[in-house]
Amino acid sequence: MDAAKPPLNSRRQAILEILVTDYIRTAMPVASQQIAARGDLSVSPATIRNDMAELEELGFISRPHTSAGGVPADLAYRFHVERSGGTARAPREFELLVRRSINVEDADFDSWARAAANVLARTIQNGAIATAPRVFQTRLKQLQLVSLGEFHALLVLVMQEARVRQHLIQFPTHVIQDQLTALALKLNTTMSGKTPQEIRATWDSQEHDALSDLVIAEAVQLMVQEEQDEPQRSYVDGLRHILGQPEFASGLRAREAAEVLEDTRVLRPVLNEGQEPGQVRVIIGEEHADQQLRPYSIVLAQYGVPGEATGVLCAIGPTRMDYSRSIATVRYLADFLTRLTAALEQKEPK
Amino acid sequence: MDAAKPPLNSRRQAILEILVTDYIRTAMPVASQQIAARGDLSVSPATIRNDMAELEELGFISRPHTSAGGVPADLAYRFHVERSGGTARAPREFELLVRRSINVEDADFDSWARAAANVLARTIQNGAIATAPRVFQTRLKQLQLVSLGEFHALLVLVMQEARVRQHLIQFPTHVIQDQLTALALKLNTTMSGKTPQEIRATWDSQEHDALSDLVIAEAVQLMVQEEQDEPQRSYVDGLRHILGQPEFASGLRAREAAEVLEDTRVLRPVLNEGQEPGQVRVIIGEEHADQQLRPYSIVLAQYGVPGEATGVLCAIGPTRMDYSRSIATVRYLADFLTRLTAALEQKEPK
DNA sequence: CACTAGCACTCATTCGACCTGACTGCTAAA
DNA sequence: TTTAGCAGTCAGGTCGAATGAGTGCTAGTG
Repeated sequence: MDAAKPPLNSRRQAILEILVTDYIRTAMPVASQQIAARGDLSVSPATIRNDMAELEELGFISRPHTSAGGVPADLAYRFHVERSGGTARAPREFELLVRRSINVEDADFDSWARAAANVLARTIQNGAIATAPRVFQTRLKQLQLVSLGEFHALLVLVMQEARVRQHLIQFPTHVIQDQLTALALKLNTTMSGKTPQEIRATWDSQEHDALSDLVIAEAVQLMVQEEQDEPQRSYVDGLRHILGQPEFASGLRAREAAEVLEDTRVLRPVLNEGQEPGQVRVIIGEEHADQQLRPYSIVLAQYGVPGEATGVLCAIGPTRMDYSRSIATVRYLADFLTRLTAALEQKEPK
Repeated sequence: MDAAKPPLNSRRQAILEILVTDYIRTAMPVASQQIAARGDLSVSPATIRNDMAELEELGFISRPHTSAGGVPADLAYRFHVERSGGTARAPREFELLVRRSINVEDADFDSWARAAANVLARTIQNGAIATAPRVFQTRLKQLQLVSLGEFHALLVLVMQEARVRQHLIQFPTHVIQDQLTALALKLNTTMSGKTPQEIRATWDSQEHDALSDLVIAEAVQLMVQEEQDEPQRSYVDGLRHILGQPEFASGLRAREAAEVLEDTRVLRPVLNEGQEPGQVRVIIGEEHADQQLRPYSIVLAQYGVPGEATGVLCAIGPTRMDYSRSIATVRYLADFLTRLTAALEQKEPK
């Protein structure tokens, strides 16, 4: 991957960098004159042409046709990202926007993720995906039983990290709230702080009755489901920005883009791929394993507490995207969400 | 609106109907010969041409250019909807799909709405929006306080219709779970079944203490928020299908479509407009008040219990959409959701 | 040897001319 | 009222020329 540095003298590097940033800005092939006109390098266009020929040889740039300017190849974007992608910081105003949009007090991963996707998409003017963090091992904090009519109750589970889940339970017999309240109280004292496995074990070693059997079974199932949560809840936003990019002028492309973002199956494998916590990963165009993702680049970061509960934050756009900005934004937002998640990780003190 | 019947003899009606359905299928202007070739009417193309000239005169059809076939105008779609739009029924297999996709036991409006949008979009191959039902007056069923560290607790509110909301509370002093459990128990006995207004009133007429003040204030605020819920949670799906339609071959259009579906502000007014419960409403192209919606048609229905909790189900696509199918699907799904909602409307028996 | 000036060449793009074919509008006859 | 037939219209496709942006190459310079 990052083997021997390709033989690029510093001027060629500068040319490549200018070419990439210019192309990111204009979406048009960059001509040698344009580069020369910037004045950063005091050489003539002819010299730049020679260097560009070399860059083409090395696979950094390509040309739409023989007499056109240079267009960055994926390799050029990779170069750009390695060289200057990680340097930028999210602007102050973005930090304020985040603070205003995501509230700790909601204590709800889903609304955080939804808000995060929205803020991210608006900021980078591209697509954004945020998944609610998956938990690897959850513990019951408290359960609650609310009577709904004679034969139904709502089971509300509060798990570690303030995860709240609910489920409807049907009873074969008439059950009143007082019974349910008593049962909940009893179960809370014995089961609080336990994993689903521990709950089952504890339960097996006690005498049962039909009612609590039902509740325990349901609770355990909900908790297990929470741990697996295979069809992970993800929030997508910003498709409109992607479609506004000139590379999607054709309708066919637009449809494909919508498919990639709307059909969770396409992105799931990428999002689920393990990765360094705290690191921002960038996958550029052809580097994608999935054919369907090749026209896009992705900037993603894990957030949350590794090994306990982690979600993913992801920016997606055409390969011609503003990597510096995206990386800075994703990094800040992932950090922010990590802090929120950690705040909920607090254990019972006693 | 539906004033005097325009002077359409039955053959012209038949021609118009054929023209509309053909156009819906093919997205191509319909020629007089095509209509004649179907054999349903035993007249020559020339006769049909004469009738089509008349239909054009009356504003039912238009032509892309002088020597092109007929394209339905909005008026033609309106005619089509009035004449045969309401007759179809959702196919059996769709009903099964719905039953498989939406589970009563989840007891969660949000996941129902999400699933409903998904199923609807897949079935009609167009866009779909479902809003979680808004409640007009909610009552507390039960609240729960879960300690999170020394100075924080999670307030979990269960309201009527099994609505569950949570919020993080910060205490100025150290508070332990036992205190919280006792407090919740006390508040549940006095406040259960009450509206936020009633809770506030009851509370004002009792002696306070700092801890329960905090909790009550938070609870009341959450409930009021639930009733207002201005930024209503809506779930959107199926943009990919809309973009697959030939009318969105141009990239510009695609971007606009994404904007309409992603930016909730555009559709909100339409969705919030009051409407007959149980009725399916169809808004076609230029009938939209909002300029931005004019290229689209919308099929929408309210679901839920009128005056208590209602949400909206909505199909959206280009004016050239399959109205019969959409109407049947929306109607069935709205009915289904209404039944689910009603199931949760059950009051405490005692 | 590195760089530059200048020129010839390439090729996407635009435009207009032209042709074709689909479909209509009209007219006259049944 | 319906039909047959014919002339007319117009979108769309193809072709070729003109345009101009931008290159590759070569010869010349410091």
